Amino acid sequence: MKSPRNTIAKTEIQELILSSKSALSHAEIQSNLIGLCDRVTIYRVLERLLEEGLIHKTVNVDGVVRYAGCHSCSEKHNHNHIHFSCQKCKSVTCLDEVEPSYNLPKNYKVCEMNFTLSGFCPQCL
Amino acid sequence: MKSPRNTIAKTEIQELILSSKSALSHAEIQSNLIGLCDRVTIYRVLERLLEEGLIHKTVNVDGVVRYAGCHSCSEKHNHNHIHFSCQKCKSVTCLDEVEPSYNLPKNYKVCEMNFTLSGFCPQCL
DNA sequence: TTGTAAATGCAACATTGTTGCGATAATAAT
DNA sequence: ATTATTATCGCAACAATGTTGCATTTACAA
Repeated sequence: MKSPRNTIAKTEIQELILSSKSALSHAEIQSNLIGLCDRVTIYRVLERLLEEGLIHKTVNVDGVVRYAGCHSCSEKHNHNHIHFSCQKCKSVTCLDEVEPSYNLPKNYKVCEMNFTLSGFCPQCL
Repeated sequence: MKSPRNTIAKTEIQELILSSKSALSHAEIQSNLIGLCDRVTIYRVLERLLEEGLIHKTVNVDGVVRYAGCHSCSEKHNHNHIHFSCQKCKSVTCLDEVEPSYNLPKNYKVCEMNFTLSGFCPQCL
């Protein structure tokens, strides 16, 4: 059994993501924490934070992976909410309260969902 | 005004995508059409096919971009359907008939959507 | 204080996607 | 059929993103 450790890199990255209003990409995290640690370490920390359920991951329409804090899932840990990607300000935000509904055909087992809408956010409309 | 041309590369790639039951990534297209054309050409052909509305694009949870033919959008050209990504057989399929519903907060303008569920497909369940 | 293994830095590599430019070839015009 | 136009292609070079191996560092438990 491996026990996770609290390191400076992990703490900083975690705080950055949790305090951010929008989801952050690896590149954005890196440029926000210059000198903190290696590029590779960021990838590894993100992996750990995901495993520990402290953050979640979302993929944009353009293929950019971003990470956001887990706010609305203190008890039940699910991320069945929509993400909105603004084409103008480029921000990706969690619409925590919006859960989509759909009727899947039989015999599909869903483990994970990734739902991103893109367009213009209220600030840019 | 530029007029598109029908080339061997375009025709082959188009046929491959349209005849495929699952969405294909750039890498998959490349390995299916070895010797047909350059890597870069595939990217450019895909770009053109997208512009012409002959195919559509979907991004998987892991960030892999795939392309699928436009089947159910002969008149109205929309792609508001769900994609299913199987974690076992790795196939990504269009669930053309499944359109999700959701209640977006005011002042959001949606231009595009990307909705991918991942889990196990009927064949792998 | 010490032992351990989790975490890091670094180098090297793999994959994916983009750009510029000269050469090729599809199509329209002659 | 021949020619002119220019869309498309191949190639090289580059950029961005992500992964792996390994020696070193360091958090934390004993």
